[in-house]
Amino acid sequence: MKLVLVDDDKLVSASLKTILSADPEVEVLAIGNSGKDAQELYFKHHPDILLMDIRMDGGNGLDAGKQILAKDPNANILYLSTFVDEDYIRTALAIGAKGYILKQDFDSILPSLRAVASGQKVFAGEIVEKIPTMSLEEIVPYQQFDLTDKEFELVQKVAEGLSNKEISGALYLSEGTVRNYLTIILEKLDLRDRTQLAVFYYKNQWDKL
Amino acid sequence: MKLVLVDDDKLVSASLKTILSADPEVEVLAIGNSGKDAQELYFKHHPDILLMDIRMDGGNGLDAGKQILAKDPNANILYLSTFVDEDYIRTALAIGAKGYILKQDFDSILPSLRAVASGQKVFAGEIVEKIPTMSLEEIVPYQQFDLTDKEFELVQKVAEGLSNKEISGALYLSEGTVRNYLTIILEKLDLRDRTQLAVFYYKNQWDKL
DNA sequence: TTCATGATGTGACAAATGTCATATTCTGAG
DNA sequence: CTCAGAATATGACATTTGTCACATCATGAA
Repeated sequence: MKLVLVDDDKLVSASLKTILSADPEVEVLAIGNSGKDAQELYFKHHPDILLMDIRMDGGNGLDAGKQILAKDPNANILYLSTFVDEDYIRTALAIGAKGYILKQDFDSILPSLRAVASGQKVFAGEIVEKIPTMSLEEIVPYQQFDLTDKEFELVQKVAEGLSNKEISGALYLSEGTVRNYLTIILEKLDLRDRTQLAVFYYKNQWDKL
Repeated sequence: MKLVLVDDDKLVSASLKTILSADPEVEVLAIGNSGKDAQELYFKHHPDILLMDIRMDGGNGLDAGKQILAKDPNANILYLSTFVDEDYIRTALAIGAKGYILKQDFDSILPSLRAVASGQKVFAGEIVEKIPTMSLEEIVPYQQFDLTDKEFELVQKVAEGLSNKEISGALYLSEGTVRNYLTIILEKLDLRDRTQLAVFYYKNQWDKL
């Protein structure tokens, strides 16, 4: 299990490395101390998991994670935080991170890494209990790209393979409007054409909720 | 686990029902005796798994399976045969069936069904041993649509979101040739445009090998 | 009311796409 | 060698797509 660790407290990141490296399965490829580091190291080493602090001096972990996931939707990013902060958790989920665990939960870090490595999402028990107000299901990943609901509807139609004319019929819009929407959407997602949009849709598993 | 059973030997299908129904998890929705039955019953009941014989009088099981999978790529079809016939196995795999087991392996039928229900593919041990000449990896599901290797390469490029010009660069073909290929491919798969092709690609999980 | 804003629409345009008829080239079977 | 059939290419063409500038309209805040 190849890891990259990022924490702006060098003591923490170093300790983590020491502790985690004790396990023969674990290999720490690199250590960083800022969001910027996270991006560089991620794309340099392509670790199985990027274990990262959220609150950091040099650019926060959430923005960095968002950018990494924009380029590589399959990146496994596991956040390690000191606090149970609802906004943080919400955002972490929204950008598609694989989990949010607490530094205090010392013993659970390694098992959590394993879980993520095997494709699970993992959240500290405290979180699930403490925040029943959050409906995890409702957190829609597309909000991360500032798509409106209507825009997302359009995306879905494109991802079904409909033409602009067909979409205009399905959504009761003029064909011209559909095109305008498309232009906006492609702009927001930094894509070139409807085919890339469909590809993006399935690669990011937007078809699964 | 909801099943539809199809075997042209009514004794076999009836016995199977009796035996499988003994397990409380199993529910046999219907029994058929021909390939035609298989299609009708599949789309009438939408079972979790269609357990079907290959060699049957009223239209063979492979053709029926192919047609079902053309309409519903996610159909779980498990073939139950008396013989270890390489051609059968090859075809079964090629059309995207979930497995090929032997009637003799009596005790393994139920476990195999469970495996398929949980998303696995399953093949009788005899098969994997007896036929080392077959490289399972090489059996490509797209052969079912008579796509050539080159055509499939093109499909992959489209499914990555490349334009015709980009594809022509990647595959060392002229842009015109790429278009011609595209026309053929769309014709073969009965699709309209490249976006539908990309959608088809991911829906049929061609991205997973 | 006035104004800003967002949702929707139109027209014009260039580029990309898909179709078709028709070459050209290469290669393998006979 | 010769021929048939792939594979590859070209040009013409109609359509669709994506972009842009600019309307129109409703609605809610000031």
